[in-house]
Amino acid sequence: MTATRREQILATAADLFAARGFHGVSVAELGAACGISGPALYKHFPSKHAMLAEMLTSISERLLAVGRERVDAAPGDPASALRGLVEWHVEFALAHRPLIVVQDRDWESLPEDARAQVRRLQRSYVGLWADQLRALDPGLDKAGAHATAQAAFGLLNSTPRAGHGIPDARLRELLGSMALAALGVSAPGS
Amino acid sequence: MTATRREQILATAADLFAARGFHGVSVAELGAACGISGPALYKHFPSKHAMLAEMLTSISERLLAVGRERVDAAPGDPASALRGLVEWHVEFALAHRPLIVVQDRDWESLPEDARAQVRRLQRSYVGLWADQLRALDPGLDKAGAHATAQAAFGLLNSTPRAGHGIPDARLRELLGSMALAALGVSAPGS
DNA sequence: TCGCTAGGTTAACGATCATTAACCTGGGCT
DNA sequence: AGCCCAGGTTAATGATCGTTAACCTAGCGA
Repeated sequence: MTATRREQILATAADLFAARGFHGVSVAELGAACGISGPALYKHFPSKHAMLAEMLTSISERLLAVGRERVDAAPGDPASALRGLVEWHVEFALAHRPLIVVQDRDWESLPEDARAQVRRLQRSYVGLWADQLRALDPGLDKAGAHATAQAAFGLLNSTPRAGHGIPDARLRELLGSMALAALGVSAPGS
Repeated sequence: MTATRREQILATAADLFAARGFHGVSVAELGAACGISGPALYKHFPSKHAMLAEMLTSISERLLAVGRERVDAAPGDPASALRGLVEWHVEFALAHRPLIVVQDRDWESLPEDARAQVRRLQRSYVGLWADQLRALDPGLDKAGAHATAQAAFGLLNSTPRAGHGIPDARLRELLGSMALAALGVSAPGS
């Protein structure tokens, strides 16, 4: 509970946006869900769009930054790097389901500059995966590698909808091994 | 061609909803995109929500109906049935990208009764896949099979975001083989 | 020929929304 | 003590939205 008001607002907004969409949540009810009401939010953010922008750019930055760490920390072979990337992505998706939903549902509601920045970050993140895929299979062209990576994201990001009735540890294992199989990487521990 | 106006509206609405979200498209601009303007839409649909409802229930019905056909038409083994399901799903997703986007983005904007119907249809569709997965691997429990199927949908439904720079035939092949690998089904032609 | 209806039109209505304005207040700094 | 200001409040504003009302008109069946 040491979270600042600002962080509380972002977390609450993520939950509500994920549940009903950016346009489907009014600032009044977002404020109410935070224990304050309506226009008080403007003491912390310049606009409703700014909340969305901060939320999406920060997660895009984090996905990319830690993704790079994982690649660097892996042994030299691309298969190990991809195992690290899958592990990181599924871990993040499980821990931040609402953000995952908002990221690919309310993308278009971003103001133009934030949208450009998020797109750039996401493209870098896809490129991180694509580079490893092409190192693994030198015959793969760039477009194919990007599409392959995005398909893997689609699989891993199904987490929020699939969450019912399975403990997180099992879901992490299931999604991780499915993703690795889809990418043509042999399972870890071999 | 009286029936065509109605279909034109649905197709145009699918494109616009996919691009900017159900709440992000006004009836005025939807009408304008159809060559008529604003309230004329109410001569064809009782409300904006009714358009969304018809659009989503019809695709859910079609996915399920043809999915059942494919399972019945396949040889007895579950691997063949799953190959048929994957082929059908990827074919549909490629042919109707906007509908795929709207289906899992604007789900919550449905009126309550339509939402219940769509949820029922989707659960049946997931069940269709899950049954074959459990026939393939008898050790798999129901929840795991459902999660596996939904992860596969996530992969296959990445189509709309991945479409850039690759011809459809190649994307169909790529997504299909990734999905089969993720599901643990050996590739077709064996 | 006449009237009905399908399918348009524009204007108006009421809600709702994001945002701004104006005001209040309690606690820390000088 | 006195002040300031961060962080609230409620009320008002202007825009936009879905929907309804009222009206128009071409074509077709009796």
